Amino acid sequence: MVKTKIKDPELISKRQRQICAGAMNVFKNKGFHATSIREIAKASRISLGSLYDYIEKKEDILFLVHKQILHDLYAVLDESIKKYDDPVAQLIHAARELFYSSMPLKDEVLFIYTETKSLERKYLHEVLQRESEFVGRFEALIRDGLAKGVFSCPNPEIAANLVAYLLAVVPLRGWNILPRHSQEDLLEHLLGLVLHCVGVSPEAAGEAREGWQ
Amino acid sequence: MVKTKIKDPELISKRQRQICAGAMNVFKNKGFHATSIREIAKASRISLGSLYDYIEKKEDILFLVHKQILHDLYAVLDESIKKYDDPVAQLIHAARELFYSSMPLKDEVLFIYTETKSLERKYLHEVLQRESEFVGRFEALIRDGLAKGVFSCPNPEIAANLVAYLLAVVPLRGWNILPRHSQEDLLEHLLGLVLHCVGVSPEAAGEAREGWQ
Amino acid sequence: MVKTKIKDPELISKRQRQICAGAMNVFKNKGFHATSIREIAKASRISLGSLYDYIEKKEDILFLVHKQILHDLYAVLDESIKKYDDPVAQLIHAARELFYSSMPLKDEVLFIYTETKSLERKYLHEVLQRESEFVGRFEALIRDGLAKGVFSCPNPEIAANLVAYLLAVVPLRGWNILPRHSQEDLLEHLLGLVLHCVGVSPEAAGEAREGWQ
Amino acid sequence: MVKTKIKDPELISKRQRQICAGAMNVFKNKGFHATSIREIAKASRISLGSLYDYIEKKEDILFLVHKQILHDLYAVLDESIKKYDDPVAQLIHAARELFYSSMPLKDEVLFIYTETKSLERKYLHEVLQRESEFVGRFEALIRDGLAKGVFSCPNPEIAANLVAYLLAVVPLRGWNILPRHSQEDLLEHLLGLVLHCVGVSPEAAGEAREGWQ
DNA sequence: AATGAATGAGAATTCATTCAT
DNA sequence: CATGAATGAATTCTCATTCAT
Repeated sequence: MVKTKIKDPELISKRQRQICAGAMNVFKNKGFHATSIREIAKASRISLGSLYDYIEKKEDILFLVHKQILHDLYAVLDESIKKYDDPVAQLIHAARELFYSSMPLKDEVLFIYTETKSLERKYLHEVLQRESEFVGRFEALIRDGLAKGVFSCPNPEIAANLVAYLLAVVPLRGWNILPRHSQEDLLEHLLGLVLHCVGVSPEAAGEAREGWQ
Repeated sequence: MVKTKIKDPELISKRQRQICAGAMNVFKNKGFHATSIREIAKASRISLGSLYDYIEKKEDILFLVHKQILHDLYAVLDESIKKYDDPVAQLIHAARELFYSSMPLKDEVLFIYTETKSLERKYLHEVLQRESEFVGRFEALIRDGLAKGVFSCPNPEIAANLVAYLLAVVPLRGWNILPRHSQEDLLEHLLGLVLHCVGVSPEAAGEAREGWQ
Repeated sequence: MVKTKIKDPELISKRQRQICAGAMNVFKNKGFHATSIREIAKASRISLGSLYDYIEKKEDILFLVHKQILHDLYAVLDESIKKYDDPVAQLIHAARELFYSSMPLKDEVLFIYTETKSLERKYLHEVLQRESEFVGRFEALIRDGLAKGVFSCPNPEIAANLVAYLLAVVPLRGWNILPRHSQEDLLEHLLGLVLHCVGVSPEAAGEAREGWQ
Repeated sequence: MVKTKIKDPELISKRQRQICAGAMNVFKNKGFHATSIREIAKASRISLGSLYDYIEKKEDILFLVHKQILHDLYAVLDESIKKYDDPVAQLIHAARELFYSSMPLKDEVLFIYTETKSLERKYLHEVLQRESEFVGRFEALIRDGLAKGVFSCPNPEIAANLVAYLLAVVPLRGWNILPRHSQEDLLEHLLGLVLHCVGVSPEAAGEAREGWQ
């Protein structure tokens, strides 16, 4: 997807990961626009010339970073879903995992939300596609719960979007909540909303929680 | 707050509004960093030199825009709260108004969420203060409902934050929901969550809705 | 010489003195180029618009300042010459007066030396003429001493130039001498050189000094 | 001392000399402030971008030029002192050499005198140090002569300052002397003053002169 | 494949000067 | 006569990108 001057595919992906890691470190502090290519090269421990052997334009780096962050989030989500069979347990568990993952990934998630519009059309499409697939994971989970009769909600797609959105509250609004409230209190509130979203009966929810708490 | 070279205060606020309006128009498409001062001047129909008579640095414009958008959102919120006495009705009505207002203000709200971190310390404090006061409006409303016994929730401040956050879903995630679902369906879902947030009994909610639907 | 938009000649010279005084104050710290017209206007307590009623271009101010400083130096010189009849006493006295005057006028004299080349041709000529007349005062004094047989030097014009130059040592090199040596020691050295310049016999010099010390 | 983006130290000093030479050419006519960076780049035959690879700020160029000029003056001075053993001969010879060197270096020396105050604190200190060391060379020479009994003056440091100052008369006041008098006449006068400064007996001076004239 | 020097377009900002009131 | 708002050309400096080695 990103055009390079190098042939060896292994080298390409190794160096691109290197660039990603370096770039993310500087993006956190200064954002995409305010960071110069020189700084990215230095942070990646790659020379300016070599950097341009592995990308074409500065924007390519933004895309690589985006891809990497979404990849990490997917990993968290898939990992936690596959640990349970029961949709209610899956949902609660996944929500909890994502919530706690979004603490260290706070900057990255915020980055996704804030710098997506800087991507050019070519990449924007693919990134939004991926983000939408992320929501798709939740939608599948919800549909599964509906089929099994443990969820009840009229519109699984809207519900999935809202669940995914709710779980991003820490990166986006954490600054106004977490200084004065515990993570646990916030998570409790969020889980309540998430379960309400998919229409779990309180009893079912209680059971599922007991099972693993 | 923003240092100018002009003495006439009326002229200052007139021109700063003019600059705000122009800047917002170009920021929508390109964001703050990617927009040059020249473009802002052109969009504001002010000469480059005059522009700098009304601000000190480019960042001042970001602050002015922030202030303006928050001002508009406050106006919507206060207006709609004032129309009712019953907290349930107030909440439902305010949520609905904000939801529909955030359609045309979509870009502005997204801007607030995405470009806040570009503000320098001096302004950041004031802007976050204002945003936090916005949440404060909801908190006051919720506490009123609690006092009157129509709401029931353990943590009004978290609830207020989540309510405010939920109502920003259109600017932040609308692109993934609205192409395939109606505004009404989304609003319905949101209202459900909002009411759940503050612990309104379904009957009370039903009554309040009937009263004005 | 400086073109104005105002008719009343008294007002012109009053305002131009005002501008001079203000300008000199800011020039001392920042020099001519680094000082903006706005700063000059503020320092002169004249509005930007009015300022341009009394001058045509920024450079005019430089010329006015030059003229003023030279005027002050002339005053010191003429004043001290006319107090004595004996050329030796005149020379010693004038040198001493100029030396001590150049302490408070240090910045102004340095300014003359450093910013003369910023004057445009039209003014440069007049300014150099005046500076040269300043030297002329000394030349006349020396020629008078030669005629009276108390001085003896082959080239009065060179001598006059050197005398005038020597007396500017404080503004130009004071920073390297005065921190470690007294004014009196420096003056003593200078007077020795000045008298040598014009070929005063030590005895004559001694007599003249005794007369007024 | 001057921060660069380039690693190769040889290239750095080569290019900085190139910049110096170019800058001095344009500074001569217009001075430091009135010369734009673009003009300097053009005169140095370096692209604007590259120029900024070898300096950080415009002021760095001023410092480089200062350093270069002082370096050249040192070379002249040291060279000529080294040629003789006798302090009287050294002094006369050095003065003569500096006098004639300051003809082609006229603009440069004037530049030193007039633009030193434009240097920022960081550089100012170093430059004044160097200028003061220049005077120090003369001071050492004078102290040597005192030790050997051929000079007689109460304050060698003041004398050294005055000697150095006298030898700068061409750049600073040459415009008023040289159009009407020969270099030789002026030099003769100056040498008389210089020797008087350090208290050489006329006979000793005569001898030393005869030796090499 | 890697390096780092070179480039010039474009960014923010300043400022002398003009002009309407 | 006085005021201060308006203008845009010019300034310093940055940065993505290319290219020779």
